[in-house]
Amino acid sequence: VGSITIKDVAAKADVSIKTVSRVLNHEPNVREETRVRVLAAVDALGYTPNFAARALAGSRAYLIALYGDNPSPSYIGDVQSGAMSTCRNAGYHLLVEQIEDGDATRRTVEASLSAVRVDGVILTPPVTDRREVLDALDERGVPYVRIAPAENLDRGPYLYIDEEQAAFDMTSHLLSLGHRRIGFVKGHPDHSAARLRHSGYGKAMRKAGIEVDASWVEAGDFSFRSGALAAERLLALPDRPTAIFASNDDMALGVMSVANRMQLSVPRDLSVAGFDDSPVTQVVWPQLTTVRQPISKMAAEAAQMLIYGAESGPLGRLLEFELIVRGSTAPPAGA
Amino acid sequence: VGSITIKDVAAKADVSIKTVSRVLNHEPNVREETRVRVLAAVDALGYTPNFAARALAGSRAYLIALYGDNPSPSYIGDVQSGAMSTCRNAGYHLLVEQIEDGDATRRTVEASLSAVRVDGVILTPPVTDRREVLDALDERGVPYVRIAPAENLDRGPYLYIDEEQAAFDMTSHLLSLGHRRIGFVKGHPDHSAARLRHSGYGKAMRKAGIEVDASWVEAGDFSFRSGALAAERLLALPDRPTAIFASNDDMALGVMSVANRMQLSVPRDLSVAGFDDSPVTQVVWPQLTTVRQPISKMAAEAAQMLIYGAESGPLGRLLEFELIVRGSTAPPAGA
DNA sequence: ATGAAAGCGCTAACAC
DNA sequence: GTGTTAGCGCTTTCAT
Repeated sequence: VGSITIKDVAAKADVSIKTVSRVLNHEPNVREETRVRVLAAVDALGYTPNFAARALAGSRAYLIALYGDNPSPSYIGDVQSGAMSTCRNAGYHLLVEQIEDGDATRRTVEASLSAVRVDGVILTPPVTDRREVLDALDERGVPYVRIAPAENLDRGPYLYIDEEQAAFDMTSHLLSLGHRRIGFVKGHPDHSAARLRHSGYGKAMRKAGIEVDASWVEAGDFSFRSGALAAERLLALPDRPTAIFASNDDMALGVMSVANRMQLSVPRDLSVAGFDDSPVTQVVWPQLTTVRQPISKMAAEAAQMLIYGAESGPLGRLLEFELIVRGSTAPPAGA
Repeated sequence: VGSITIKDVAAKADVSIKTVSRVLNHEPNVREETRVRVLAAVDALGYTPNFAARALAGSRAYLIALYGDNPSPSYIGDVQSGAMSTCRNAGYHLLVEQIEDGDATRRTVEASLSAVRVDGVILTPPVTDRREVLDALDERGVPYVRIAPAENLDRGPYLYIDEEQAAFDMTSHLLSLGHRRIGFVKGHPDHSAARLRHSGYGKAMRKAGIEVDASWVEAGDFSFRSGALAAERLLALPDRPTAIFASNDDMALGVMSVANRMQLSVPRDLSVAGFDDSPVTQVVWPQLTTVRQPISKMAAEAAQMLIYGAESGPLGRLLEFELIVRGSTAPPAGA
C-alpha cells in the first residue's frame, strides 16, 4: 500500500533521494544543515527504509540468520533475545532457520543461503559443531560466528566461557563451605564441555590437597535419569559424599530426587550443585546452586561482530560466567 | 557475487524470463513441455529465486513474522519448529520479532511493519492478547493468526484447544483409576485458561456424582512455589486427597516436592497430574502425567492459514489435545 | 557537497 | 502460450 518512500522524504526535505540515502547510511559529504533537515523530514514522516529494496540494491542485506536445531534447549530463547537486541539497534532483522541433523543438512543450508542473502550467520549448539554447515558457509563466503563450539576451533570466530574455570569455581565454592568428600557426576562423553567441567573439578580438589577417590566420580549423560543413577551409587557409599556436583542441572535434579527418596535433606545432609542455570533450577526446593552462562550476551556479541565486523584478534572471545548460589548448597552437617 | 538469476535460467531453457517466472509461481498458460524444460534448467543451475527481489517486485514477501515476548516459555521452540516446517515447504521464511510489553510496544510493531513487508504475523502468548499490537496490525492491514488467545476472540482468526475438556478428561482419568478425593490447584487468576481448567475439573467431579469439598480446591499462580504451598494445605487435611490435579506442570512439581518431603510416595500414596507437558515433566521421578497441547501443530497451521489463506469458517479453529499418562498417576492405595 | 541515471532480480500489466 | 516493458525502493556509479 502507499507506504512512504525515500522520495517522499527527499521531496519534504527538498533534496535529492541520494542525499537522503547518504544521511541514512552515515556517508560523508553532507552538510550538517542538510543532514538535520533530512532527519527532520524522516522523523516527521515516520519513514523507515524498505528492507527488501535495500537488500536488493545494496551490498548489505540487513539480515542476520540464526541457525539452530531441535529447539528444545532452554537457551534458544536467550539466544534470540540477545541477538535480537543487537539487531534492533542496528536496524537489522533476525531470520531463524532450523538446521536438522541428517542427510539433508547440507542441502538445507544451501537452499537457505541461496534464497536469502544474509550478512552473517550465528550458529548455536549443536549446529555450531556441524562440519557440513561450516563448509557450506565457507564456500559461499558468508561470515559466521559460533556460540560455544566444542570442535574445529580454528574455523572462524566464536564465543565461549571457560567451562573448566567455572567447574573449578563451583568446586571451590563447595570446598569453602567445608565439604571434603565431594562427589562429581560427569556429562555426556561426546561433549567437550563435559570433559572440561570434570577437569575443573579435579583441579580444584587437587589444589585443596584432597585426593579424589575414584568412587566419587560417576558417569552420566546430562539426563535426569543418569544423574539419579549416579546419585544412587554415590549415596550408597560407606563414607558417602556430603556434596555432589553434577555437570548440568538436569542431572543435579536427579541427584536431589534420589536424596529425597533416601530421606536426606538438601542441603542439610547433602549439598547439590548443577551447571547451566536452566529453568528447571526453579522447580525444585531448595532452588539449585548452579553456573550461569551469559547466553544472551554471547548472542548479542555474535550479532555485533557480524554487523560491525569483528575487530581482529584471537578467534575465540571469552565471556564471563556467573556462579549462582541458591539454597541447595550449604556447609556440611558437621561444620 | 555472480549469483545465478532468472535470466540465466531463461537463457538455458531458451524462453523469456517471464515464462520462468510463470513456472516458478505455478501460473497457468504454460505448455507442459516448456514447463519441464524450465524446471530442468532450474535444477541444472541450482537456481533459487532471490527473495528480496521477489518481495520488492511482487505482492508477496515470502516472509512470515513470529511475534513473541520474553522468550522464556518452553513452547517457543515448538512454535518455531511448527511454523518453520510450513514455511520451508512453501518457500517462505520466518522472521522473529520480540515484542516487549511497555510503552514502546506499539512503536516496536510499527517500526517492524514498515521496515519489512511480511505476508502475515503469527502471534504467540502473551503477545496474542496485546491490544495495541492487534490495533497496529489491523491498521496496516497485515493478516495475523493468534495462538491460544484468551481475550478479544472476535479479533481475527485463532487456534486453540478446549482447555475445559482437557481438564475434564484429566479429572476423569483420575476418577477412572478409582480416586474420589481429588484435590485441585488453580492457576493464575488473570489467565482465562486457569478458569477453564478449573471448570473442567468441577464438571467431571459433578458428573461422577462427587460433591467437591471447598477445601479440595486451592489457589495457585502457575509457579512451583504456589503449587508447593497448595499441597501443604491439601495434604494436611484430616481426610487428605488421594490425587492432586494441578493446573500446570510447574505447580504439579511443587506438589510432588511436598509429597516427597512428607514421605508420601508418588503415585502409591498420592497421584499427581499436571498440564502443559513442559520439559520439566522429565526431571522428576516418576515422570508427570499431563496434558499436551499441540503447540507445534498450532503454529504450523497458523502459518498455513497465512500463506494459503484461511478457508472461511469460524474465527477459532479447535485442535486436539492429548492426555499423556506417565508414572505419577495410579490407582489409590486402597484400590 | 549534491544530483542524475543506471541498475539490483524479480513480478505485473499488457501486448502479441 | 509467450514475450516485452515497466517499475518495486533503494544503492551505486559517475557527473557536476
